[in-house]
Amino acid sequence: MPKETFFNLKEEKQQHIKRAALREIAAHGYDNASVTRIVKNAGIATGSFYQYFEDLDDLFVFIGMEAGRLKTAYIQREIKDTSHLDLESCIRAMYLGGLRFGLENEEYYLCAQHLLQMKNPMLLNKILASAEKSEMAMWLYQFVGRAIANGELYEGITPELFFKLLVSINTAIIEYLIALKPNGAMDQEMLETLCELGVQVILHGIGKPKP
Amino acid sequence: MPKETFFNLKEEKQQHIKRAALREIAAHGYDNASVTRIVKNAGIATGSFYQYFEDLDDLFVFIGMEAGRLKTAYIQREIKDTSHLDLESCIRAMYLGGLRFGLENEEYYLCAQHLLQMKNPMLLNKILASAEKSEMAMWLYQFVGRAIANGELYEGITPELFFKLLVSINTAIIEYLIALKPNGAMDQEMLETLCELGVQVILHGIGKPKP
Amino acid sequence: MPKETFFNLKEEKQQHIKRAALREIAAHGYDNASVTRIVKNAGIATGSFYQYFEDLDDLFVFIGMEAGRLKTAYIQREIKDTSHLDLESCIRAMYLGGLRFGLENEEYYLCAQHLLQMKNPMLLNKILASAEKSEMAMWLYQFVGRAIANGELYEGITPELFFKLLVSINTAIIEYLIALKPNGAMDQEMLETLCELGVQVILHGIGKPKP
Amino acid sequence: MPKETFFNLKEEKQQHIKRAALREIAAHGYDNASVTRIVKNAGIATGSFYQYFEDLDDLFVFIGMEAGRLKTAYIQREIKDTSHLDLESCIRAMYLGGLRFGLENEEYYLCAQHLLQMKNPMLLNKILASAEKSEMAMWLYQFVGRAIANGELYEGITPELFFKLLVSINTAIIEYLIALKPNGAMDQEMLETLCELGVQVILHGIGKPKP
DNA sequence: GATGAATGAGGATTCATTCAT
DNA sequence: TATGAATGAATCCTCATTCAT
Repeated sequence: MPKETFFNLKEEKQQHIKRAALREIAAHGYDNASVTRIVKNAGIATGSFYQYFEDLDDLFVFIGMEAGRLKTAYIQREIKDTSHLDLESCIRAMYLGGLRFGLENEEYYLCAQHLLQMKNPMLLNKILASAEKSEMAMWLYQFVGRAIANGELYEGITPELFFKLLVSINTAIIEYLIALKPNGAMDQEMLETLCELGVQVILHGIGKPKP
Repeated sequence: MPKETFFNLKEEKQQHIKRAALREIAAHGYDNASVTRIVKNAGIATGSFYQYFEDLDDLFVFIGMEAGRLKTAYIQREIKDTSHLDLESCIRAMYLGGLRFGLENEEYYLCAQHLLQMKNPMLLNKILASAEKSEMAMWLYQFVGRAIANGELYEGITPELFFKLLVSINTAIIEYLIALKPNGAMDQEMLETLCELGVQVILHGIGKPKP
Repeated sequence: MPKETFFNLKEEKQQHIKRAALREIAAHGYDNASVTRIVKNAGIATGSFYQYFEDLDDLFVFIGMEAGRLKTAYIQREIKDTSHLDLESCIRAMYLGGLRFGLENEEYYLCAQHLLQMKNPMLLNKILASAEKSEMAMWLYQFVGRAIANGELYEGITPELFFKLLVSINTAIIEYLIALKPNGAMDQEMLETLCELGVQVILHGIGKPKP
Repeated sequence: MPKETFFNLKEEKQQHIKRAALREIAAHGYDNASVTRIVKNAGIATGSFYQYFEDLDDLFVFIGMEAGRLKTAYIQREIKDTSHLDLESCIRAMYLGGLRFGLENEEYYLCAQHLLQMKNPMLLNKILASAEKSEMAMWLYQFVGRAIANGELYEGITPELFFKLLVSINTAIIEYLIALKPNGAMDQEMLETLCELGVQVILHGIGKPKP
């Protein structure tokens, strides 16, 4: 986690640095992000970087946390309490939130993607250990666990597999969209259509058809 | 593509170099593969590498091609001519082939995965431009195109989206499996079960239920 | 020498800073002492350091002076006026004082050692130029000069060589002791035994045996 | 130890690099030696340094070995087999050899001194582990052990203490000499006189006077 | 007086690529 | 054809010092 010195900076400067880091990771991935480029783009001295952050990994953890926090917030904007909702509504909420997050925060989204593909297990654990990230995971595991207990999913679908499928289908759809309209805004209608598509894919594939 | 000099080498030496490259890419990804390590593991001189290949990218394209060729071969072992088969059988064949390929050639499989996650668009295009790769894509686009024309898929499912979904679901399931049994062999029964799972997920999600 | 601002500080704070500097030099030597670590351990701001001291060298000179002053005090506790004592008694007093100083002030002692081994001649001169240090040297040169004049030493032994031999033998014995009992306290008896050893080595080696 | 690549270089170039390293360590000590300065003075590229040596420590070990080998050679030029010689002759041989080495190889000598004062225990062990160094130590321990067994030394003098005293007295005398004649050559007569001085100091201090 | 953010040159080390042999 | 030494820009990170608050 960043040092005190970072949080003592003016909000504006913090954002500046965060954006530079974000762009760097989005563009080059965690393994290839360069301190030199970050400081150059942020317009700060190399030494300053290391007065704000312990090292590159420290920055990564921070960005990861922010990404997790943001995405969770987007999802919880759609739905807070899962206890009274059926599986389909929960999934739809996750998709809608996830899509919105991905479309409105392309750079954060890309960072999250890099995270999901990270091969360095030491760093991965560092980043995933951040609280907010786990919070979302916990939220998800909760309602999926209930669905499994209720027999709403096929045999063989575990929470882990569900999570992996969800993430990958989500990724596929978002990347498809971004490729489709690289700069274009997406209207509410299209967003919802695609959300339904995601729900459709994930749900009708793994949910037992009601008799 | 490798220079003539490479193909003039004894088959055995070619294989040796190819395997070293493969292991390197599998372990470190395209972005972090190191010529130094490759030549060391292949037991050749640094200079020789540049007499066989234009540069690192050249090797990557070559490896990508090989991966594509191999995977296609695995799939075509299951099914050659798609023209007389229904959608489900085609997809099942692809899954079975893909899974077999992934399980029997972990290193090639990992290279293919790195490819699918590559962020460097220049390099990505170089690799994907290789002919064999496209061959498989062509094969796939063919039968999906027919399925769409026949109205067997939901509206909105394009061949591109289908391909993306297929790949990502496939990836999710294979990674889930590998995590589950890191070193363990997979028996035929389990393989088929998981193949059915893949078909189930992809098909019953996107295929219109027949009335 | 420290600026006025340093001496205006409360005695307690001065001591705090001095101790932090001492520990740092003892642990890392003059060449590798770090302002950053010193201010951190002293609990003061970086900027404050430069309000107290001109620069790092300034602190070094100050510490060197303190070490010299302290060691001289220890020696003079054993003996003040050399004019009426024979050579052996003078040397014994120096040894006893030196050993006591080394054992009771390990950190100061280590600083002094670093000084004796310093390779940077510019800094060395700065530190040695400090008055107190010279005071002890003067005290020593006085009685050695007399011993030489009295023909109590072998031909060829100059005050400079005497000083060098004394310091190095002293160092050798103290380091031997510290290695022997890293944390253990040394009792009075052992101290005196070792003092005699030092006197023995230096004296019976260089003092002409009386006829 | 240096890589093969280093030993494959022309003898002349090896010497060039060795001398640059030597000068660097002599001037700045092990802790502050700089790869950048070394390669600049040696006239080689930074990358080349790392093709010759694993890292800086690797170079240090190498230099340490060379210094040990050289010094041992100088000493053994005076005397090879200690078994038939008395203590005084052994010590005189060591002094004469040590002095010659120190005077004829000032830079190697300074490196050896830095070694004796090194504070970093990890690196120290690395360097001392080199065979030649231990060879000399073994040689020395052998005849000192015999002298102790024969009761030729005062009670309380252990081989370790003897070694420390020898080294420090030697150092004191050599440094005194070098300071005296910074660039001047030393004639055979003076050399022998000073050798006698060293023997005198070490021997008549710690050797029991014959009754 | 006190603070601590800002600086940037300098530290060691890596690595793809070239080129003389 | 094969070699492997040479290169130097790029990597991350440290640190004494300054200066605005």
